[in-house]
Amino acid sequence: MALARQRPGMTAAFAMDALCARILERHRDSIKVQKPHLAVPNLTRIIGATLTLSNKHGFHATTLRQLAEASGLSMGGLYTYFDSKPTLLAMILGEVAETVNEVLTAPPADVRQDARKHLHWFIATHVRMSEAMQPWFVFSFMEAKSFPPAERQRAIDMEVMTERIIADIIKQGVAGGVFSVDQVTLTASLIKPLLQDWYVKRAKYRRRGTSIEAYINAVGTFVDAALSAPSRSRTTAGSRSKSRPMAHP
Amino acid sequence: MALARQRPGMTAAFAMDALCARILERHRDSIKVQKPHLAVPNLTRIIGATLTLSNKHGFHATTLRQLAEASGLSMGGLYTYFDSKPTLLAMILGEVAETVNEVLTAPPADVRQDARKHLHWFIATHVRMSEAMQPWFVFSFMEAKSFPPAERQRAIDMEVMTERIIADIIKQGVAGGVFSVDQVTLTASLIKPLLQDWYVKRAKYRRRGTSIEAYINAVGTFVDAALSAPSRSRTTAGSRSKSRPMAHP
DNA sequence: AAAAAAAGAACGGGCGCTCGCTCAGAAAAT
DNA sequence: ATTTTCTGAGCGAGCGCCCGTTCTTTTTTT
Repeated sequence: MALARQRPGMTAAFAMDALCARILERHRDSIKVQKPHLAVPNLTRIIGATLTLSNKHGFHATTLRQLAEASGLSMGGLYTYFDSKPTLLAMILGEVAETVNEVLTAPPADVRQDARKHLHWFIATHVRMSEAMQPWFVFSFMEAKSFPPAERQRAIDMEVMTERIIADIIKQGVAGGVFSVDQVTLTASLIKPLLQDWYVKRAKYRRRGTSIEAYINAVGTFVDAALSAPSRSRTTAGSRSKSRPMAHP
Repeated sequence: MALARQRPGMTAAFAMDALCARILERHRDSIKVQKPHLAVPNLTRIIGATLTLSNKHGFHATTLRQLAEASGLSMGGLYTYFDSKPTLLAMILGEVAETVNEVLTAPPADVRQDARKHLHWFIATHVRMSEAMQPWFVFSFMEAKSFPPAERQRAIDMEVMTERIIADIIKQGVAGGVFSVDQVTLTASLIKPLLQDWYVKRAKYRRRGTSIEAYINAVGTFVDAALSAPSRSRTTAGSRSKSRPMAHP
């Protein structure tokens, strides 16, 4: 709520109601309730309960009875909002995929020219979006393996897309002489988990009092240093990799 | 199999049989089968099937009937090896925790003195261990949220432990003037996900043909660069973080 | 009054788990 | 050496429960 006031444009767009209104739109045919003034609040409570319960016990382990209780609807009532449990899953995943796609592929004009600025924008935007939509991101990440094939493929495509964006920015920076990287794709795939850690291990960072600004800053510094480095200092790689077998003591 | 020949000391210790023999030892009281020559192969098939099925559909979604079929035992036979489904979970988690603990806290003597070498050893060892025990690591990571409280706490402790080891190495390097880092704990927590990515997204790296040596090398280079950097070049942090709200186009 | 929305009992099926049982092979008795 | 007894390992139908889903009925809205 406090955050909503600080960053109205961003947080309003990622608010539960807004996201659920979009879901309602996209699933107008399978949702039986027509009036938005009834459907939006109910759908919001249903999705909210789904995210909360699933992120605690897993989607599969979350039962429709728990969902009914937590959302304040009956079993039958639930089924006026989706026609099966997998559909409920698809609603959530689809909304995340669409939102991520819209946000990350639209960098502001002034940022596009400068690779370093673009990368920092990407880092900050990803972390902030995942903060505002944390339960959605955790849900998508953790439930990915149990998706039906179509959703599964979409999840993979999303991962590939974000990585390609990062790789393209790095390439641009290398071309412009700002960055010095020899394995662009591999480097890009190492940056991704730094962004994901913020929402996957959100509880840890909260416990430690790490602010989102501090995190964005740390990732930015870390990545900057790694990309700009001379990177010619480690020729001992081969010998290191052979140096020692691991064994139980 | 090919790998087993290349690194016998390491891979033998992480082989299914060896790990399951240790489980048998640790759960001698709750496992009803006494003869190891019967128990070890059976337990190995049970655990193997559990890892395979759970990593595909989730532990909760894996039924004992599937497990019986996949392991070649009957429903009743299964229950001579564990007294409940949660116990089966605990067996696997306990073994991972114990092994990780033993391996990572025992760096070779020649590595302890040199922070950079120690860090590289840690990276290589972690990645290689998670490669040899990939299904175990994936299981522990993905099922963590549905652990019973005791196991849950152990998982958190494990995460904290690895991070503290990394942080200690960094501190040592900073003290020795090898590294230059101002937020040691936060930096350490950024290195952890780089190690985890290898097993969490193993399929992606396999698809791309990224070798384990290439990955270890890339992480080593990346981390080295980030830790050794002058790190005083980014004073625009504050302005960047305020620069732009995100919104749907 | 008609239509839309919500309720909740009911259903078939699959879940984790149990328990009476079989039977090979070791131990004891002959 | 042969027979008998015993025991631990494994089997699988069956139990009670709760799952996702449906359907008739009631309530609310228009």
